[in-house]
Amino acid sequence: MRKSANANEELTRYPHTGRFLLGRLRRGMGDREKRILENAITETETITEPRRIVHRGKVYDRSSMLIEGFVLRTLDGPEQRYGVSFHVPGDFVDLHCFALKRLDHNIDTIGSVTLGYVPHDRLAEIMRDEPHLARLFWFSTLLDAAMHREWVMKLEQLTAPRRLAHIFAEIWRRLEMVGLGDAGGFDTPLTQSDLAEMSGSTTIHANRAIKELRERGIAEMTRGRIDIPDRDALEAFAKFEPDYLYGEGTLAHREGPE
Amino acid sequence: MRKSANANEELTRYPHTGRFLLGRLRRGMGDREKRILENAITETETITEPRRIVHRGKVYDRSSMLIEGFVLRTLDGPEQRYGVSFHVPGDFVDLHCFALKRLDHNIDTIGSVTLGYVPHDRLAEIMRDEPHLARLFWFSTLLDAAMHREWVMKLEQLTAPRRLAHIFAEIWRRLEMVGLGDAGGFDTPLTQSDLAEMSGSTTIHANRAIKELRERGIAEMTRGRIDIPDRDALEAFAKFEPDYLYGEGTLAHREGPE
DNA sequence: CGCATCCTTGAGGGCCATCAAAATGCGTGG
DNA sequence: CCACGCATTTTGATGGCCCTCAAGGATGCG
Repeated sequence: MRKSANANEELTRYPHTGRFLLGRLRRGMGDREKRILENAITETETITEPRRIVHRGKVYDRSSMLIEGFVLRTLDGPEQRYGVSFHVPGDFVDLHCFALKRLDHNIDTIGSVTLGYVPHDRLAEIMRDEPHLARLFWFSTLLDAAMHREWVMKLEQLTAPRRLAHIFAEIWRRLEMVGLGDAGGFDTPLTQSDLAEMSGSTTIHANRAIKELRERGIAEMTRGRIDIPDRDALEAFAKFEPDYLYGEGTLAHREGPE
Repeated sequence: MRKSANANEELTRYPHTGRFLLGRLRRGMGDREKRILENAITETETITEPRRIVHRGKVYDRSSMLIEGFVLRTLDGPEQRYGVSFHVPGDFVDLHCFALKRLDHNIDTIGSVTLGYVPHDRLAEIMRDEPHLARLFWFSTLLDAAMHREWVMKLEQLTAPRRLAHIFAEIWRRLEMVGLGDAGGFDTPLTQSDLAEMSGSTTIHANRAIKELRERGIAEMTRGRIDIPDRDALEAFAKFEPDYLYGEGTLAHREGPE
């Protein structure tokens, strides 16, 4: 439980931003940088009902750090909403709206969520005065792109049950990286309908896929919780290989070439 | 033909980097910045055979500007290669390997390609001394993420023929943004097998999908060329809405809020 | 003219969308 | 406490999209 201890310590010192890049490049952040980031949050808000917090095409003067809960990135089709990715606590979910000005997508909350807001003028100061922190911000947005790429491949490669298994495996790992998630699974407010949107399927088919996962003993979904009896079975079924998360894998930053 | 004239002028002055962000934020670049970028390219190379120029997990000390031709971002599955996105001239294809150190994916050439190499120590200087250029670099990697998101949605939303139509529509628009592509379509070395990899399909099914596009009069694919008789028909069929490319659309940078 | 690559077509079967309907669980208000 | 509404989950039947196996045709190059 080394990681959880680490997470607790970070959260005690930096209650709003202690999970940012935790399990990844946070180890390279100095105390001064951590304080600067923590102090950049001027306001927090807790949202208990599902709500769209960022609208495609709108201009905002702040970005949001996800402190607690889950949010989805979505794109609206003519008839329905499509999920393109999701976020867990510690993610700087719309950091890129600082550089992009208008986002191409929406950000929707799921369940109860706590956000920390960072005004863009604060971000501009950090970009100007803190080159290393600026680099970490860039890195954090590149992580999103890497996760998008992996998901593109999985959409091309996997059937619906395996896609869902992949989503479960990724959420679980990402929660663990930031000190959440437990040995047997994780808590989440995701509904089957949400999972259908996230996996590019329909509610009905997602339900059958979940049934298959249950029957295979890979994952059990009950209200507000995913139970996973056998991590290896889940990850093998999903063909999940976590390197792309840039945690402790072959892609992680470390010394030396090759 | 305002754009082409613009492209020609930029290419005369900046033969290697004149297409970078052309049709997007290049208009915000000063001559000094354009020169700095042009001079950052210390070497060019032309590759005529399909080849993997960036390998997942390897460390490089330079990044590549695509000057001529097409490249694919790919991920290797156990049995086959999966395409996750593609690039056209003017794209700084592996700029992010500067910040990510090791890339999560490969970059493979298609047909004949000319690349310009920028050493990472040059990039480091630019990041340090040229904040506006640094911001544009960040923006350029965020564009990739936006294109990934759109493609995730399209994979979830569209059938194979429409996916192919979307790929055609996007390539065409992106070529036009950088002064390539003509009124009736575009030249490309893409094979049906490449398109299958890019669309998450099989060669056989891609072939049938192309047949359908031909029969519908939406696109004609002959060796090395895509002909498109009716742009509106193509884009409607593909549900293509180019805003996500951050060219001249509702998401583009412009003055004023909302 | 032989070979490799690319393109094309047919048949069979599995995955998944859709339409239709019903069961379950939860919170609210009577 | 029960009735009710609502969201969520579940099941069945039908049909379309797309994968796979198999084979053949076209094109270009040495």
